[in-house]
Amino acid sequence: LKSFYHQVYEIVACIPEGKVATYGQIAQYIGRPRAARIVGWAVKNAPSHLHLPCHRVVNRNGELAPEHVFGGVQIQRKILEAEGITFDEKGCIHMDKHLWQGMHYKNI
DNA sequence: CATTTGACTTTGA
DNA sequence: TTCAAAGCCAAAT
Repeated sequence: LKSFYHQVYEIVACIPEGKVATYGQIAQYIGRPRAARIVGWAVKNAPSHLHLPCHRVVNRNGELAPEHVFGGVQIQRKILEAEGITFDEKGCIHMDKHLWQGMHYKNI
């Protein structure tokens, strides 16, 4: 059985362009619905050579990562907007439109 | 082995 | 509606 870490990587790698996933959602897919924090931790420590789309992982409110990540929220936001993701007036992602709901990766 | 650390989530006031 | 506090748990130290 692969480590929790590795499973997070597998799933993040499956998030399609123009969609986002939440930490809790990923944790659920792995089978640890209360492990949202660990998902954040895993993504934070993701080896760069995996080239994961970690900018597509946000919290459940559709808020972006803290300032110190991605060189600031403005940077992350530009990346996401370039993929077709839209934001509301508060700077949160329109989760109802962009939340990734098609999870069909197979057996990690 | 015990403790700390979070890019989180839920709950209750 | 907003906010603080309390759970959460795999890795790292």
